[in-house]
Amino acid sequence: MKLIEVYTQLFNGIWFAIAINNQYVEASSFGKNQQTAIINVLINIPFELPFQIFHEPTITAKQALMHLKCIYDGKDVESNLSLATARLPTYTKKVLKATSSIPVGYVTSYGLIAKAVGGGPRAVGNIMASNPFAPIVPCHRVVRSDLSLGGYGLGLEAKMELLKREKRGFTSSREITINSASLAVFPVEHVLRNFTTNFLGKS
DNA sequence: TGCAAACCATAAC
DNA sequence: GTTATGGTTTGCA
Repeated sequence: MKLIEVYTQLFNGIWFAIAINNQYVEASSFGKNQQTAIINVLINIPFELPFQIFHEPTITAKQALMHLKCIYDGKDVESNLSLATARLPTYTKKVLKATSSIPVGYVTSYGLIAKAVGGGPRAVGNIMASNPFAPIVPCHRVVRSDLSLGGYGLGLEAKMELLKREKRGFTSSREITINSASLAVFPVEHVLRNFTTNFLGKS
């Protein structure tokens, strides 16, 4: 059995980590320090699989890590990384796929995803909470139905930071299509406005 | 606003 | 099989 390779890299004060298994990304994460980035990746790789942590990323690993950084920066990059989703439950795959199709600059809610793919809001929330592929699968673009932030595994501050960088100036909501179902998405600005009125300018 | 109840796939026993 | 667990939502006072 092949070893899962774990790599880390520091970009602009943020540590990024990725676990690679035979070209497939098993898990990815980021954090303020190297240790938490590594831990967040390790908790998402299957318990029975052996892994090794490398100090110097290979060329391909470095490219993958750079890709993470681009996403973190809010750039609209298309992912050429293959995610190891094979062993995940069918429903989980459906939810992650739906989440992946939320465009940069928009957000949607747990409940609306549930309506689009079936199931309930809390089930969707649970899957977001255990998303192994942050920020590749943009679970930070999923918020509460009232457009308040909701939660985030890597900290609400990080969720906020990501969303701020994804502002595109969109003003109206739109619909995207997921397997013949439609999903409404809203400009990320709505969340940010909501956030400031809730926490700063309440009067 | 705030609280209670319904919601639903997973993981853990 | 059963239970516990939420990054939720909705209705009602």
